[in-house]
Amino acid sequence: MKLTTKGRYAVTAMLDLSLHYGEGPITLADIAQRQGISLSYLEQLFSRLRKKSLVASVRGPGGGYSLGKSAEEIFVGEVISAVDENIDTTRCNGAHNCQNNERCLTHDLWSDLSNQIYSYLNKISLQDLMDRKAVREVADRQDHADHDELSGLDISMADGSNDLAGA
Amino acid sequence: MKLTTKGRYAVTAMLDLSLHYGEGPITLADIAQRQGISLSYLEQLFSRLRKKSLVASVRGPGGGYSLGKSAEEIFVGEVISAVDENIDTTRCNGAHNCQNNERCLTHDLWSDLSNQIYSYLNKISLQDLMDRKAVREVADRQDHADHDELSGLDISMADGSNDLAGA
DNA sequence: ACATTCCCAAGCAAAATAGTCAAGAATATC
DNA sequence: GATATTCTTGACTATTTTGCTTGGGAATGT
Ligand code: FES
Ligand code: FES
Repeated sequence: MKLTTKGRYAVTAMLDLSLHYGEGPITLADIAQRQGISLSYLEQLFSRLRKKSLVASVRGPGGGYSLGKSAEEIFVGEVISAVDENIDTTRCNGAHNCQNNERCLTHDLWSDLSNQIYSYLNKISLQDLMDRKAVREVADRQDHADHDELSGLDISMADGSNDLAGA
Repeated sequence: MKLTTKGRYAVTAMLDLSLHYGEGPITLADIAQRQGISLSYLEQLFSRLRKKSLVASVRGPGGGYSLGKSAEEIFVGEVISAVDENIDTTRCNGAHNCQNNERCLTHDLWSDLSNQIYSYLNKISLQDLMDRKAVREVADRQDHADHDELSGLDISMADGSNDLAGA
């Protein structure tokens, strides 16, 4: 499989979008700040999400993104597929030709595994995630961390992504 | 997750070992040839498999590898873990600290997914795989392809891994 | 002795990943 | 209509990971 930050960020951002639904269009800058994701990177991801109609966009001041359909209708698997190409774990990508143009010994195993993962992720909607208590708790923390987010923890990170004071 | 050729090769090689059980120790050169895997690369993988006691080795002429326990007792998940570190799909590797030392919005989702994958792969033993008809078919093909393996297909690959004539 | 096999560590080219940077187009507000 | 805001796009890049190779060695059977 291929589950990288690209896919994780996409789901996280989509969930953030769901959680702030009803507040009008949400800017990528907001999401970037709340979720700690690079703005430019998010732009790339949302470009793909928009192509699959998972989000809708409004340009100009007051603009931003909103969900392309309701949170009940968007499934985690869709989001990952939209940005990450495939969730397939086979080496041949389903073509069963990875050893001298023929099927290798373990093709079916990976194929079955892929189906397993795929069906699992496609049962979980953004709404399902929002309904989880742990998710709401994290979302609350993020919403109330407007300013002094860094106070009280050992600041051992050296990246400049914490430009929160300026917001 | 991290499912790369490393993990796939390891499972493939272990399955090859199972299938040729009873023929005495199997050399890595044999496995490399049958499964189309680089010998040196296999050595690295088997070094790790041996550390986890999944295989046992005999040195010298006539030596080779055999299974460390019976095929019913070795599960796919074990093999992958042995060579691939972790099957975990969380970004934080279980530490739930991937956003400013705190849990991110989607930690539980990836954590649940990891458990799902893990339990699936740990239900499947090498014996289970051997019992599959498709696996036996591929194994038969591989066993009878001693020499002229390349005849009859469009030779569009440019790697030199097909040194079968010399064996 | 010597060929065979496992064992081990280091090094490395190519690919993938996780971004940055720069320019531009639409739109709301003044 | 100037300006600020926000999305939109494409190219470029540093870093990491992957999938090996190379080169030595150590056991062990004949
Ligand atoms: S994974 Fe499909 S043929 Fe090997
Ligand atoms: S994946 Fe564990 S905290 Fe984000």
